[in-house]
Amino acid sequence: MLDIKMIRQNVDEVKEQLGNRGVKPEIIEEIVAKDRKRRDIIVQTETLKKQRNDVSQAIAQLKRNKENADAQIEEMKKVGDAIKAFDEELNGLDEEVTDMASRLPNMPNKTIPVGPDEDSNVELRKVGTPRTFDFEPKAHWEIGEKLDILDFERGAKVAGSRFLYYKGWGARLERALYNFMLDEHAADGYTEIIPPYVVNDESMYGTGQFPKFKADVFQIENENLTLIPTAEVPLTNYYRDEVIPEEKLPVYFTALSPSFRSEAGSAGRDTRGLIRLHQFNKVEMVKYTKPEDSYAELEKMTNDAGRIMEKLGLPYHVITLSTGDMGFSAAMTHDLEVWLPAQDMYREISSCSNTETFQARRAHIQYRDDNGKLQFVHTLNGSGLAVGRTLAAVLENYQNEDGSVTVPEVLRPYMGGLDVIK
RNA sequence: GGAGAGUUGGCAGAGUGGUAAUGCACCGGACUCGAAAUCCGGCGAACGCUGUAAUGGCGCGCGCAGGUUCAAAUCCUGUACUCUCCUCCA
Repeated sequence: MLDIKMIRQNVDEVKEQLGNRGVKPEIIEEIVAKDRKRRDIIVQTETLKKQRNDVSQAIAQLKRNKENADAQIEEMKKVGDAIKAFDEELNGLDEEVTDMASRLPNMPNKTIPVGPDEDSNVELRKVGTPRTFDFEPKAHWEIGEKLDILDFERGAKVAGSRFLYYKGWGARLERALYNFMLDEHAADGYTEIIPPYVVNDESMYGTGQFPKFKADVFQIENENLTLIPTAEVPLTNYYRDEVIPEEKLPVYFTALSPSFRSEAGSAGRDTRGLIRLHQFNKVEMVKYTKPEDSYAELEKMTNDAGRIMEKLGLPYHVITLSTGDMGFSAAMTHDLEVWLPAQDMYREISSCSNTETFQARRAHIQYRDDNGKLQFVHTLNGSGLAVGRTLAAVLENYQNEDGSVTVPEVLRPYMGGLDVIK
């Protein structure tokens, strides 16, 4: 959520910056106009309320003296009606302004590339060299089905398309990966969390999924509960409506959770394999920081995600998303993309973002600065990593010509010492 | 799922129709060589509107949302959460 005061005072800058994210300037103008009207009404209604308070005191005094107050009471009936009318109009406007403002994306950091879509993203660095194959590398779903460790058909039968069964060494490999990731993050100072996998609407609002992106999630019918699309939601809402003691900052959380996404609007894209599912495991990292530290913490978090791939021996690159490609809540995002040999391209496996105060404002997460003043924290989130996509990358990058898959060195302790899945 | 109790400032805790006591904590001052104790004063929180050269003014505010009333912490309705008992259960 952007600060309405900030919008009011920087109309042109907001128009320009959000214009880079595809927001029409008329929307900003409408918000500002409604806000102007809203404040006019506040002045009027508060003047009347002051009058009501004063006269009510006088009425109380008269009654105590056993004097007649009928005239004043009659007068206040009219004032009360007027207040009610103003308040109703005010509530309507409040709702409109808040609703419109809550649908505005975050202001992008000024250093990130401006552009309409992913073509304007900028590569920061490449890490590792894609292996050269002396045979045609197979797609991970082929490898997985052949080894009988991934079963998409039965997933579709029992749940639907974009669901699957992991089986045998496939299930074990998934478990090895996320245990490895959690152990690494714990060593880097993240506190491990097992969060709720469903959350209420307030939480979805707090991190920015609601109200705009309800179509992207699964909700429990007749309940105020949504299956989490990412552990970012419960991890960031942990401190919702709280003041974090300053000495606790920065806070580092990590959690493994399933992520549930309806994938509305992605029909026909990535229909095979582990890339785009309705349910997938993800290890998430979340940080709460002081404003002055957040960008350094974003770099650290990005490196924490990258190091997982380095230890797994997976080639990847890091890109900075352009204004047009960034997620709703982010001020800056680094994506990490892993090399998938069968697709002959890098695919997103992690996304690390600094939302600055955008989520903190929505979720009311604050701390007290040195002057004792309440300030919004900065919140960051990043995948470390998407487990299913990591498993896909392991299968493809570590496949052998005979269809077997070599187990990356660092995972063998998690796989009972197994070195090849065949 | 059923029954009951509760929710007030950082904490404790009064207040059943007239606009939020009090204590602790906190801040300033006095006393003291200094501190403690004591005394005096202040502050109670966020948020919103407004505004001065500036201290400010006002609204709001008693879990949340409505309602009744000239006036609501107080009465009514709904709802969330916590605790206790019953029921159920891994």
